[in-house]
Amino acid sequence: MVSVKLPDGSQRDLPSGATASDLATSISKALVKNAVAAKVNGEIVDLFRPIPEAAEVAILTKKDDEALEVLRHSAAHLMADAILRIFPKAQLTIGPVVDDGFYYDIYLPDYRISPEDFVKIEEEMQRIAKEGHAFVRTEADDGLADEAYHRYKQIDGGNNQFKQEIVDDLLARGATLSFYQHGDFIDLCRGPHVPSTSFLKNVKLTSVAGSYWRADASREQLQRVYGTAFFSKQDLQEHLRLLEEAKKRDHRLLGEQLELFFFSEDAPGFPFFLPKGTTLFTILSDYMRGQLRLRNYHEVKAPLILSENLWHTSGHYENYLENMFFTKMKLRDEKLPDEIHDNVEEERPMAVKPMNCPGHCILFKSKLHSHNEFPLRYAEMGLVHRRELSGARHGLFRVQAFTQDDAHHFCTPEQVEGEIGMLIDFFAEVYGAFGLTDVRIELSTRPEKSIGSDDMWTKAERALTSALEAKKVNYVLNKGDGAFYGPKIDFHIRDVLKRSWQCGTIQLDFSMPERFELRYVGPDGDRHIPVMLHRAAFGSLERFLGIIIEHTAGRFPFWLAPVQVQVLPVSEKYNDYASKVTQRLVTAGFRTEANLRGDRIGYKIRQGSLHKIPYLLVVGEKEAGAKEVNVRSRETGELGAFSVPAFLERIEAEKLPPTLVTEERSSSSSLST
RNA sequence: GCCUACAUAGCUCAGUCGGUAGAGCACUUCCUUGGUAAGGAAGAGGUCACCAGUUCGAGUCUGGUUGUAGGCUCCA
Repeated sequence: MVSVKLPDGSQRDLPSGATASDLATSISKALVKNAVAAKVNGEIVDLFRPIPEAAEVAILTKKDDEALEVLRHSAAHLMADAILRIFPKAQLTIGPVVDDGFYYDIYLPDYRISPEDFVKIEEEMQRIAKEGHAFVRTEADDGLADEAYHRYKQIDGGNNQFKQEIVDDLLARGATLSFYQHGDFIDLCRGPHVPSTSFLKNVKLTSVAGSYWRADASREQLQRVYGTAFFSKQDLQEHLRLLEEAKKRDHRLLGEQLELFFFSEDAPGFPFFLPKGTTLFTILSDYMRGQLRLRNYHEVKAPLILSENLWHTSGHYENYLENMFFTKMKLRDEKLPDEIHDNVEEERPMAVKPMNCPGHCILFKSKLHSHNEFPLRYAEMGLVHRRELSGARHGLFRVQAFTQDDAHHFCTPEQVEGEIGMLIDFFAEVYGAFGLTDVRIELSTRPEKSIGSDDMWTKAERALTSALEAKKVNYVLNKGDGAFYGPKIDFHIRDVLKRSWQCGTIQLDFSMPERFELRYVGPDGDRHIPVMLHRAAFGSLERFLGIIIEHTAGRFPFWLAPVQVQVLPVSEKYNDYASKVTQRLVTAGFRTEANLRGDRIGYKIRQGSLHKIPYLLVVGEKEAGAKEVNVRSRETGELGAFSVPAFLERIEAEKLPPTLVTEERSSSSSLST
């Protein structure tokens, strides 16, 4: 007999050798139908594996996220099977599950798989799925001599060096080889899998891209075929719909349509901001400046270009060299004026700043500070330049010049925890103002490439941890992912494309104050080294703008919209009245423009709608006579006639970001759930 | 940086077999003076990304460069 404990706490006895499938049968028919895999003592296994004595068992059904991963892993096997049938020369490498699906890396040097091949592969997959083969697990108990291993070796030609490498690694580690077979296909795999290929009817191949064996550019080039799978057709269709929606929301596309920004071949990775994009940018920085004023920050401005020497002091030269822009001169030859000498080193070589901290250190050093001034918070909308690999650039998300809402806190070691607590609330309010609620906090510790003593790192990591614990926020630990000068807390925001972007960051730094020999006078009258805290909420204003564009699909909330109101005269006869109304709204502080062109009203409304302007005001004979405006809202359509003061009152209520309107927001932080 | 693909009017794209370039939108002008998502007409707009090569002839074929996209890597 095996006695199992179920998730609800109840016990159940089963004959020895019983499987999770037997368990499901003993519970209910519905469970049998929906069972996908089982979780035995926290480990996910196949339904048909025997349950050990006294185990805690949970049956995973189609509703569990973990079951979805099992399904997708099985789908990867199915796809590999189909690809081998169509391309017998293909060699399989690895096929893991990723965030929204799975991929399989295929070695097929003589043919390039393209999306046109997807239909064929999908049809083959459908066929295998319909055949309903069971997934059968075999273990090779006697290693390479095992029969299962030989069957497996033959599956893609018998000469698969990639699989051989994996097998060798596994055997070297003393692991047991396990294989999963469905129909004639067999693959090396830890499992688990769904019971049968009949679960795999809702699959879709999504893309194909290049990759390398073991992610090593000097190794073989592989073809990575991506796909996704769901239990139900509806889920698959919803996922595909979201992908389409995400494409439509692409900030690069919307940036062009809404006339916000663009890129030019002459400045790769450096955005050009059009007037409307600049307005948005200014609103972001004004909003942040308001927040900084409330929290006793002092705004400063440090130079863009500083001596190379300074970057040696800060440690950036050693650790960040590849990402920095350096200045070089061009000089005319003294004797031959047509001859120009390139890349002439200056006597004091200069570098463009990739970070603001050294500048702030120099600002700090401009006078002697007392502990009574602490915590001293220097803020800067700092424009930094960083070289990026050409293939890494991506719209506003990855640029080579960007503006950080940067700040540095100088404080005593005792003040660190309080500062971090303040920042956690601060950042929660900022993200909340933009309706960004999917925020993940990560604590990153000492990386391999780092400066500073062991003692310093231990102290710094402890300070961050205790601040997080004190605030009672959930966080993920990221070992070895800190900045080279100190550990950090990162704030990751998930966008509609389900990509996670690091926005906010809080970095503790005991090292830079030492390198720059920063000092303050303590209560004892002696000089001490301050603690320095680097922090940014948006991170990069450019990237944050990109996130906001995708998050809102370009339908910016009223307080952010570059044009808040557009006044549309029905015909040119009412242009004067439209101009007067516009002027009145502009004077009241609203971003308002009039469309005085000779187009018909329907056309003007279409134009205003396409630009996603929150309010369109139609004015004609009626309105001019009654001193009214006819309001059309982007969200709710036609609202009818308003007197100008009544409309002003309405928009006055929408003028501020949500956090500043509802007081209770700041106390109930969305991060502490 | 690596792999693959792409680059034609301001934008989105067509351009067959190698024979000096086309549409829609946008723009300009004119007509229309209008009531909640496209009124009509005319006009202007091109070093076919750039540099070489093949050819009598290149948007089209070949090579290189740059940029862009997707992915890898990097960064964080």
